[in-house]
Amino acid sequence: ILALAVRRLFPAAKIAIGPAIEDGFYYDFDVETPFSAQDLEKLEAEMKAIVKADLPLIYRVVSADEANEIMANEPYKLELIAEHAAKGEDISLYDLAEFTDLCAGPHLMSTGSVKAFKLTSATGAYWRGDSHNAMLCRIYGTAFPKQSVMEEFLLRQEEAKKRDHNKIGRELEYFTTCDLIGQGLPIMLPNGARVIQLLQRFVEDEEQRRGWQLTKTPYMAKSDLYKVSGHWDHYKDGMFVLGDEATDDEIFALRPMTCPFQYQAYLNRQRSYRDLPIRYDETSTLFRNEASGEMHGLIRVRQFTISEGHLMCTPSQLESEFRSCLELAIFMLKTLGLYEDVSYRFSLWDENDKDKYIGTVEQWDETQGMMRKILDHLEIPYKEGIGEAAFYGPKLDIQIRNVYGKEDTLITIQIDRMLAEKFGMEYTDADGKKKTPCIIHRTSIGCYERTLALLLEKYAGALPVWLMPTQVMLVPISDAHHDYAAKVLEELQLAGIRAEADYRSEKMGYKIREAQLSKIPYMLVMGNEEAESGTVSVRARKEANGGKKTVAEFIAAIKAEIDSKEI
RNA sequence: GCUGGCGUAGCUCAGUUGGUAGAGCAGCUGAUUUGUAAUCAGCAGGUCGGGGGUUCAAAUCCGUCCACCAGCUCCA
Repeated sequence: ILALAVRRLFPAAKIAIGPAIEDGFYYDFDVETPFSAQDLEKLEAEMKAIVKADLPLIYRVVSADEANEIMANEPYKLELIAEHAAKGEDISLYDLAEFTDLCAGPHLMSTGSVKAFKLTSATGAYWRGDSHNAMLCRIYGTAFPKQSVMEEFLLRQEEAKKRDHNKIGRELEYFTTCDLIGQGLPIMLPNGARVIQLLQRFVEDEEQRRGWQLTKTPYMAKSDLYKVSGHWDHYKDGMFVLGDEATDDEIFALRPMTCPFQYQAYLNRQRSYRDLPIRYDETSTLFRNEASGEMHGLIRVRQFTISEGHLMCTPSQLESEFRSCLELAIFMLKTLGLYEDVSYRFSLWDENDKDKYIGTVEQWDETQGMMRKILDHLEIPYKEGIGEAAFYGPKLDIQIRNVYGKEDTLITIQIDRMLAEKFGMEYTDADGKKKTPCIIHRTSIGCYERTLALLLEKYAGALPVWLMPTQVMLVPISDAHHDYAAKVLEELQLAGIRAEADYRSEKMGYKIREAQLSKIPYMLVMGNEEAESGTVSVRARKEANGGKKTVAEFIAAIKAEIDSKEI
């Protein structure tokens, strides 16, 4: 229907592909000038007329020659017909009024059964998703069997966008950006820095408990290191290189990954099978020169800090170690309350695009087979992602969606059978022979910036109490109660609670509003009554009236809540 | 990098066909001393994203760079 409307209003448009997607559909067109918002309105009106006319959709199967003749003026359709013909497939067409589309179907019997639809946006998209190809104009839309259901859906989408971390993260002063510093380099304000510090302490302590040893490796290295690892050949565009290869004797690059650095720790001395597994973790800051159009709030940045780790083990230890890495990741997700929101992706290489990867077909088959066996044995419900592997090996990616529905990797666990060999990593096995260890690359909580972004979106800024930068706001009702508030503040701070009370403004209503807008979990209101009895009137984020408590009672209650990491 | 959008005070936004900027909230000062979402008065705050060009005159027109937003591609 959209394509027919475009054909009628923009006869010069060439028609490409238009599939159904989750929550709607899109259709790509090749046009001189991209569609504007006004164009979408006109198209929508024309579509409504087409629906009202209740036109039949007629299916027919033709030969490739006939199809070529019908689509003679549609270069994109001709390309598709040629592919179908090459595979010996039937060419099926649908006629709708004066328009004929190439489509496998099925379709509705007639346009009258369309009850509710809306064109939502027009953007650019490459023909066949390849950036070497022409840029087409894509129109996105959505459709529902009932108008009311669609409106509900659109409203939900609007509501979700209000939780956008890029909006509330700035409003609530978790982070900001600055033109002079540049793209993808956010400034963590005290609130954001505090949450990341809390997460980092939690992760490092938990990993220590689970047998991981912390390393601290350099932020940069000579190009020589990356030449051995393969980064120089396969990842150079993604790195910040310091120096000029043509004129300088020695050039450096900021690290885009920690693997080759932590491997040097393993190589520090000879290893025996008795030493394995060796689990190195690191809170590592990485630098990746992402293309300018890729940056997005805290989700996609050029400098970020990840809870990274590399685990060296024997082949027989691989499955149980992989499982423990997964268990750690799941523990983190459950603690943060994100576990229900993620999905698993088994990221494989693309054997038709070998330039992107190191290693041989045999090596990839072996490692991917090994990983698939583990995933199936652990009964992980994954979907496969062809071409999503790292250049050195397959990955189990734990995926999450942002408020726009866009999917990103939060956590990844990878098996690497390539780099150990490149760096000459070995251990002496029980039989006295030198062998190459299996390596697991993994993160437990992901990168802190991205995880913070997803937490802000999940909780709309009202983070769990243990993570809130400010946990308690003190609200004295007048100047006369500042001394008491100051005393309570000191008690709370000594107990390790992040409390706030500043007396620049005596307006109680203002302090309350500030606390509510910034999602602070507890407000303690105090006046004469409280000062005389050594109590505070508790107003909690969860319940408007938490009653009166002595200061000691309140401290005990909130500390228990913080320690439990209650969501 | 590509397509489109966008950039005026800390925030949300006005600013008519070019005549060098306004409001509300936030901030500051003073008054008010208040019991659960906005007390009153006053003050201050902007080389209109940056450099350039056209013009007697540019927030406004042109071009370029930068940053921000959505999508594509890429990716943790």
